Amino acid sequence: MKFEAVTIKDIAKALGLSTSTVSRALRDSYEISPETKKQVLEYAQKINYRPNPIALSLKEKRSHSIGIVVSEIANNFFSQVINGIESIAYDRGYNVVITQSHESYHRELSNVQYLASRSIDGLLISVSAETQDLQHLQGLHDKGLPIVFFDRVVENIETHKVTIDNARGAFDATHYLLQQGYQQVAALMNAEYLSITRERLAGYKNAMNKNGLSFDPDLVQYCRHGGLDYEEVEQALDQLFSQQKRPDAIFGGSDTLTTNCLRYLKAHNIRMPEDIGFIGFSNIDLSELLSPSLSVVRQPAFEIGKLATGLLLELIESKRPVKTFNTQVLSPSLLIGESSQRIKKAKKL
Amino acid sequence: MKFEAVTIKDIAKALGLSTSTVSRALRDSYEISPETKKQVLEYAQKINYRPNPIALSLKEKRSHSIGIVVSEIANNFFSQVINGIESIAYDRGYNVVITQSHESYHRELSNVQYLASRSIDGLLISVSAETQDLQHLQGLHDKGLPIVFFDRVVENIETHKVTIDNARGAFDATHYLLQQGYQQVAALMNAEYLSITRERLAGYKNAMNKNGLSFDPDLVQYCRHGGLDYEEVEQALDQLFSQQKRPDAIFGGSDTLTTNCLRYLKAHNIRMPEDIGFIGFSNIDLSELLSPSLSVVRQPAFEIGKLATGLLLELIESKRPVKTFNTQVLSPSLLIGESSQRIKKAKKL
DNA sequence: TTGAAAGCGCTAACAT
DNA sequence: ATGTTAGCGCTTTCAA
Repeated sequence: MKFEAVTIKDIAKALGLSTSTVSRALRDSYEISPETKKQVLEYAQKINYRPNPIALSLKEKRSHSIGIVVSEIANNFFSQVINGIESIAYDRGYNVVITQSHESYHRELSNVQYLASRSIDGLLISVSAETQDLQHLQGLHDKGLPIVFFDRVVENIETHKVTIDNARGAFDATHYLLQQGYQQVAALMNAEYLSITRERLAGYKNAMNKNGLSFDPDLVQYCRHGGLDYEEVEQALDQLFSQQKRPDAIFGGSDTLTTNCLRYLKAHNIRMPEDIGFIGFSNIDLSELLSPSLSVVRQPAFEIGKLATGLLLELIESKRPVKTFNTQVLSPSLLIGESSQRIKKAKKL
Repeated sequence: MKFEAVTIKDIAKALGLSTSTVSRALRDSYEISPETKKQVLEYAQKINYRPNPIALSLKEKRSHSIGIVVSEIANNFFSQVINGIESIAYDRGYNVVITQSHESYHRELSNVQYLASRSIDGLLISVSAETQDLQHLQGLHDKGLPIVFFDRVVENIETHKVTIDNARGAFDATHYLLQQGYQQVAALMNAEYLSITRERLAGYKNAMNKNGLSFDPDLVQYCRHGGLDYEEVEQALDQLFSQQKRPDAIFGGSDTLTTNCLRYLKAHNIRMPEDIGFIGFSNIDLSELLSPSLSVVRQPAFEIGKLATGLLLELIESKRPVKTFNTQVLSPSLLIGESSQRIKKAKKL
């Protein structure tokens, strides 16, 4: 960028003042006389002066911007979270820098380092499906960078966290399918060690138990890469459908998994709800427009973003180091469509 | 951000060298002896030194990052474009800063100013639906900031641009509907003065003419806010459906418009393709999963992002001022689903 | 081959 | 009430 911005120096020179006087005048310091202030302010206005945030960041080691790391912005859940984040951040005078990990640990690492080196004041992150090593976050956290986890949280870093009751969302979905009379409810899940996977799986198991069924590991498939690539989901589902105990219903463990699962069912001409019942986590806004309309576990994504940002700004703006952290748990909702409505088959003669 | 990063100074102190020597050693300057270099490099490695990009930006007035402004990341088209952008940018050593205008001129302005002040090396932008005044972009362009427009381009700023053949996309869609026997094809469009609106409208008109129909302004509705809010689309469609010449088909002029239009049709129980034929611009990846499956004009979004980024980096890295600019025009594809298949009504007896 | 010093834009402690 | 100076981390001219 070659273009020269107007600086304090220009103003100082033009007005025959020192840069510090100008600086103080601009920040309305009590030490500056009203006349000087007026003069400076007017001239600054006239030549459209804007402080250089880079210089400010360098000096103050803060930037009034917060960093976001999500796996995919194309994912409705995350784009809604981001809208929630922006809705708070802008009002409070913060800019927002969005990055995507694409479920890659290395990309996450690189993004986090980039953000940190750019003097973001705080970080909002939902870790990637590949992330197990937390050094990069632990290190920053230890050094005092405010971090709030949302959605996919991690256990070992003590800070504010915002999630939903994942176990309940999964329980409700699975329970509903079982109550409908489906017998073999498979679970299509994200990477095994993610918080959301563990919690959702717990809900799934719990529903099985409550319905008198024992947990069957063969009915669970994990997508280590979050099912971002269709092929991964395809493989998982091929596996599920190729075994003896063919599932008659599926619980989709995330937005991406749900979408790719639908694509699979369509491609293989497996009809919902006749051939298979389905309920999945999803924040797509078209679920009622699908055929059949989709039963989904919906997360209050916008709220999650708002809440997480509120907590982050609290950390950022706190005068003294924050010692007590809390984990906010919001509620998902189960929205029933046609995909989970078991159709009683006519009895064979 | 309180945490202290390792600086060149630390290295210098530890090794009993001057900061300038360290700096030179790190950038492998010919002036530095091999031993010193080795020593510095090893120590830097050991303490995990990372140059502070903020300091670099301040000094060099460039940041190795590029700014993006789109209306909505939740829009599939844009998120795909962004993925295309990232695919090139990262490989070439650039970071990417994503911002959303939410179709608001003021938000766009604020984002552009933020990005510019953050020393982005170049800007990729699809202007908001509200944007008519181009001062903010013209000014930066005049000062030498490399800008590449994509999707919604502007006429009066001379630089590289990447679009698709919007007129053809709209023509193909409209023509197809007319050929199917639909008579009253309405057009649901974005803000009137956007490049994409003008071009798509031209294609629409052209198709009308080619099919022996004259253009009827009553069949066109504009959404000044891009149809981002459902209410805006609702109003537009209420208007279309309330008039005498009730449309029997709709051409949806953008992703957002298409999605919200579908929602409207569902809400009003208007069935495709029986009650109304539909083809719209859309990059949603679920179009085949809808009921009925959707006929869409699909844009090569990822390609657009790649191409635009390539051009931008060309501008950024060019030694001398670039004088000749080109406008790349990619091709949309018409993908036919069920929503546009006119069902011949049984003849009345 | 290395070091000292200036400067990028800004703020703030320390004069005056 | 205003100015001088130093410093944030880094590069780079100039000097040694």
